[in-house]
Order: sequence, then C-alpha cells, then structure tokens
Amino acid sequence: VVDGDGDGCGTGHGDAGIGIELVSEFLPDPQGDLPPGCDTALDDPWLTDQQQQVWRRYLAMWRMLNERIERDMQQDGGMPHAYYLILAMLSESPDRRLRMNRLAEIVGFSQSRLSHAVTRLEQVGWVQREQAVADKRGQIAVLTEAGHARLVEVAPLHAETVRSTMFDPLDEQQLAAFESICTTILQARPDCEAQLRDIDLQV
Amino acid sequence: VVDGDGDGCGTGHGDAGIGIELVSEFLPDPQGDLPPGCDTALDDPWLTDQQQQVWRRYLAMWRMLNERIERDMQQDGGMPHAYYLILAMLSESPDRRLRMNRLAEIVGFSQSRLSHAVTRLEQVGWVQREQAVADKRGQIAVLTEAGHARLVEVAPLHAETVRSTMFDPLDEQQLAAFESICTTILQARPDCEAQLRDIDLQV
DNA sequence: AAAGATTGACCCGTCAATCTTA
DNA sequence: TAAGATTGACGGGTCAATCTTT
Repeated sequence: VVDGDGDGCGTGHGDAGIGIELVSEFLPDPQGDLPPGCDTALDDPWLTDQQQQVWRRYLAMWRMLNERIERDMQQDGGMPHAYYLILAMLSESPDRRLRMNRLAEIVGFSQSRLSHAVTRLEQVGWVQREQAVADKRGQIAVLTEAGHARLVEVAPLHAETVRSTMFDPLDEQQLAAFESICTTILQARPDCEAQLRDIDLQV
Repeated sequence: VVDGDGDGCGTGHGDAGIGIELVSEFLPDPQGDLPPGCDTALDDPWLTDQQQQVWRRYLAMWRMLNERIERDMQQDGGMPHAYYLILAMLSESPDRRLRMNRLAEIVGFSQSRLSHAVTRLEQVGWVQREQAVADKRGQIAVLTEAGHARLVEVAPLHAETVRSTMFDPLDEQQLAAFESICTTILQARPDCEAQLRDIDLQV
C-alpha cells in the first residue's frame, strides 16, 4: 500500500499513510515494507494522532448511541426517532400545529424529507394536514389526538433511553464540557445559527 | 399547551410535561391549561434542564456533522461515508483483505449491511470477493487496485472535511474532554468492548 | 423569478428468511 | 444446532423535477 503520509513515514500507524488511517481506524499496521527513512515524523498534513483517536471514538459512540435510540424508539414507539421529533415539536407548538417550512427548519429536515415523513404520519393517523389561510402555498401539520396520545406514551421511555445511555455515565464536568463542545462546533458553522437561535429562545 | 414546564412551574420549558420536551426542544410553550398547584417543582423524572439542553445541542451538532460528511464524501468520493470506512479498513489490513465477519465487527455493521455494501462496491470494482480456504463458509473481501486508488484520492479531502468541521473550532482542553466523554459513554456499554478493544490495539 | 410544498426514482439500511458449512 | 453469509422485501432519505402561489 502506498505509503501514505507523505513521507513514507508518518505518524506511527497506517501504512497507507495517505491519511487513510484517518478513519480506517481500529487496525494495527499490516504491511511491513515501510521505507526506512522515517523515525518520528509527526504532524500529518491531515489529522494529528490525537484528533484521529478522538474521531474514531466519536464515530463509535455515535454508532452506539444511534443504534440504541433507533432500536428503542422502534420497539417502544413503532416509529423512527425522526418521527418522534416531529410529533414532539408539534405537541409544544401553539394549537399543536406548525407550518411545514417552519417545522422543517426546527427539526433540521429538508422540506422533501419532512413532506415524506408527514405523509407517513398522516397515514398512521398521528398528524393531519391543513391548508394555510394567509399564504395559499402553505401547508400546516397538525398533531392529532391519537398522535398526542402516542407521544405521551412513548416520551418517558425515550427519556429513559437517552438518560441511561448518554447521561448516567457522565459526571458534572463532563456534562458541562460536552455542551460547550457541541456549541463550539455548531457556532463555527455560519449556516447553523438557526439551530442555536431556536434553542436559545427556549433557554 | 399548557404552560410548559410545568410550572408553569417546572424547570422552565415544556408543557406537555410528560417529558415530551425531552426532545421536542426548541419551542416555547403554547397552551395554557396547567394545573395551578405547581411552583418550583424540579427534577423531572426524566432529564434535568441541563441534560435536555445538552441533548438538543448534541442532536444539532450530530445532524450538522453528518450532513457535511455525507455530502462531501458523496461529492468528492462518489460514495457514502460507510463505504469509505470499508475501503479504509481493507487498505490497512494484511494483503488488503479481510473476512466479512471480521470486517463487519470492525466497522460496526451488521453482516447483512456489509454484504449489501460489498455487493455494491464489487459492482463498482473497488472490492472483490474471495472464498476463504480454511473455513468454506467464509468470504473474504479484497480491496482492488482501483479501490485503493480511489481511496488514496479521497482520503485527504475527507480529512479536510473532518478537521475543519470538527477539530478546528476546538481547543486543546475541549479535544481532551471530548475524548474522555466518548470513551466514558462507550465504556458504560458492556456490549461495546469490541470497539474500545480494537481501538486500543492501535494506540 | 422565488418560496412553499409535493412527487417519483433511486440508494441505503433493517429485518426476517434462507442456504451452506462446521 | 450454530456460524458465516446472502437475499428480497420494505421503509426511510436524498435528489432532481414539478406545480402552485407570491
């Protein structure tokens, strides 16, 4: 395999240097034909060793968290987590209704995705569509009684999943640090003010 | 909807009390028919205010990160991030080959998912299947030259995406804290030793 | 022309069989 | 009987039209 990182040598893992290790993670080096010239060359052009390590851990955590959330939500609620978010949002909105575009913005979905989802939720009877009056282009998603009932039923189970999986293991400092980390990363994205803004409204 | 958090009391958000706010996030309270009795009731049975806040931030960050990774990987590499992981893993394995079950374990996929993915990767010519010799049940996935070339091409772009999106905004302490957080959450799951073990091998 | 929203085609992933070998 | 692996059906999401209203 090529030797990637530039200098045949690299940081210590990977042969493929190239930065493939970036995500390739988990495996020790295979090949043994590293060019001799290298010793302790560091700083990849790409990610530092520590960054790679953190990235790998993040991916693993994310995978675990996601599987757990989706599995539990499917079992307890009979729906994907994304649908739960939609119901939850509607439940807290005035009159339990929200325009599609606003709803999409809040949950962070594309309009297309939301439209498909609401179609499905309508079929199951948890959401209903209504025509907007002011702007005839608008459609309004309304949470039905059945939808609200379902939500009320599922919410505590979901909370338990989240709490036990993500929060129970963390101590106070880690919790605070986690928030600061997420916020920092989000703030670096100019296109994410919506998320931060909406959240802050509530705080 | 009721006044939200309970208390009109509660902790600050939510009406539906029910814990819906758990994830419903982002929105102020709508309705107003809450039972008057409440004052400063705190500690939800579910999540504390801080935990809810962190959970929301995490979801928003995750969404942003994922979109960016998948979009870039699709544009630069013409494949989903999951496929990149497979190629990357193979590239670092001895002889660029790995048994399906082992590969699945490493990248954290179900056997079914991996099988579908490899089928696709085989169609594109980046991976090839081989029969295992020892155990005739086994199948071995091999990275082709074309696959390796593709990987080498894409890797630095991917690294750039990850670095700029996740790591550039973080300082040293945050980076360290992030790692500790991910590790802590993973360690709490007894079924995740595989991830941690494999990672540690490399460190 | 742009915003709000929907639709259909297509890809990815899950789940429940199924098949082969150990 | 169990492990390794595959398959097909199905649901969810993205993308590129499309349609209507502003």
